[in-house]
Amino acid sequence: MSTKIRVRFAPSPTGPLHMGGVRTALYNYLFAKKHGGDFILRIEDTDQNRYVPGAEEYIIEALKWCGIMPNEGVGFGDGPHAPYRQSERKDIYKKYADQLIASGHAYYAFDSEEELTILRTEMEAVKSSFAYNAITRKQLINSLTLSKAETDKRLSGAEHYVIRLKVPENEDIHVKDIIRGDVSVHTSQMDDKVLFKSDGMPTYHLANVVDDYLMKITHVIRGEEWLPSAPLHVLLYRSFGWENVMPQFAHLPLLLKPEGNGKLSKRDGDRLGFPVFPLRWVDPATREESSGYREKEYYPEAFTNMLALLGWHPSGDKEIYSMEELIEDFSLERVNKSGAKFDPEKTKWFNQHYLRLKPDSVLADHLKSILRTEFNFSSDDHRMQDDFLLKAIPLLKERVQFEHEMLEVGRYLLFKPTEYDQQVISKKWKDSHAAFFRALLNAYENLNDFNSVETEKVFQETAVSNGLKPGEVLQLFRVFLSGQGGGVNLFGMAELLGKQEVLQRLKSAMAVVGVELNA
RNA sequence: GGCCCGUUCGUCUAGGGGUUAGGACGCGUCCCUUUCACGGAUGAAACACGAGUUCGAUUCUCGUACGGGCUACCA
Repeated sequence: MSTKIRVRFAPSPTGPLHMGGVRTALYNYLFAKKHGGDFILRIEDTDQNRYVPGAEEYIIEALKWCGIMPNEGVGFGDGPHAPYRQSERKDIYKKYADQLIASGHAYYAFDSEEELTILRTEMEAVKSSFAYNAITRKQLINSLTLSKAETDKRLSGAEHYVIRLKVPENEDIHVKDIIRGDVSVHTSQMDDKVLFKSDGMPTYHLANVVDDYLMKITHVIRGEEWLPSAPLHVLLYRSFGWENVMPQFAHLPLLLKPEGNGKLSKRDGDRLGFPVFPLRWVDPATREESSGYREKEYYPEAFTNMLALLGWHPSGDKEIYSMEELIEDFSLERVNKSGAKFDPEKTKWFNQHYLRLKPDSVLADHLKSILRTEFNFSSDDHRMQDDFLLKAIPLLKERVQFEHEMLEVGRYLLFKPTEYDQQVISKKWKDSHAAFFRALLNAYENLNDFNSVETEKVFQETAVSNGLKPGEVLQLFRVFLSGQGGGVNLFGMAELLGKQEVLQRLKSAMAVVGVELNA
């Protein structure tokens, strides 16, 4: 009998989700969809001190932007296992912690944080380290060393306590990881982790295991930073007697920063010139702003395509993947073991690729709204008409990686040049060319079908009849029309600008260069 | 420090006991083009090191080095 695949993405709302988190969500989503399973969003907000307002909304919006849609969860209509916010499940965890106490797998500990900190610093001073474990717990203040009466007294009083897992002595704990194979850790290396905090909230370890069990999670797919605590989680499943329904684990390689070493951190992005966040984020406390892929005009499909390939790769050479194709081809077995350095350049290339795939009409609509909001063009401006934009876009879209670059690259299509590239003019201009441009002006004035084919034909004929090779005057013509020596297809530009505009620009340029129009 | 994980071109990676070690981004050159871009062609560029197993290791094993992660009443 096969049980339904159920996976979860379980971020903690301590700030914006960064791209590593998005990738984890993506892999969970792909895996679930591939197997016809469920993908759940659970908010792990058991640490109330680290709660950041807006972070949860950010996570939800980011997933939506990426097209990573949970079946159940906070912000996505909940579901049969609601609530999906751990702070709202508070009562559940105490019960399970008590169950562990009753079965002897956990115990109460009364040591204060201060006392433990002192122990830690003392041990560090002698280049050692302190762990609350099978050895040290015998000397500390807990229900193992205290009498039953004393323990009860402390529990019923106002004294703060935590519940710790009683890690067994001298045993190897094995974690079967889909990506890494068998990973084992000896219990002497583990410590008696706190499961239940003195503020009445569970720690991640308890909450995560209890919720995964309750929500019938079959596969835990998360970042490699969790690998060291995986044995603890295995121990927890065993202590609860849930080993037979324990999820399978897959620990994903980390995303590394492009330069130097270390994992990609929230601080790297804008420092190195690329966003680390899917969406822009303004820190509510400091007002510090971090850029986002969405606002930088990356397409979500480019972003997710790039992310999917950072740590996973199909057996072939295919690199352009739609979400549907990713779902089709994805498998955890083909996720790499080693960390992947993020490459901002390749991300731009993906964007360029997807931009070319956009229908011109879609790009035209986007441009239109930018022209309206940023350039204050009115709706009846001829440059706002489809007629104009649908001709301009094919000239521009092959030359840019982002939509806004079309306006930078093609500025001269919108506005008359105010100055002319002097380098080109002084290099190419000869007084003898004046006659040619006068003739060209005249020929264009008499041309009725002012399209790219005709304008080019006329241009060439005029050049030849003036004893010139077209190439001698072509770049000058370009500078006269656009002000610059390079740019979009010249006669395509002429057609786009239209007869009147071309004649006007030509006249203005000739006046600047000093050609007598009527000579 | 301890524990755990990893290591193929600069980067993402394919491959896998015998290969001219393949692709993509980026970079160089050439072609196309009046220019730029696109496109096409092409070039430079990698199996961390040392042992072992083997007729043969980049591939398997072990060590070393290097990199990373974890080491909280954070997740």
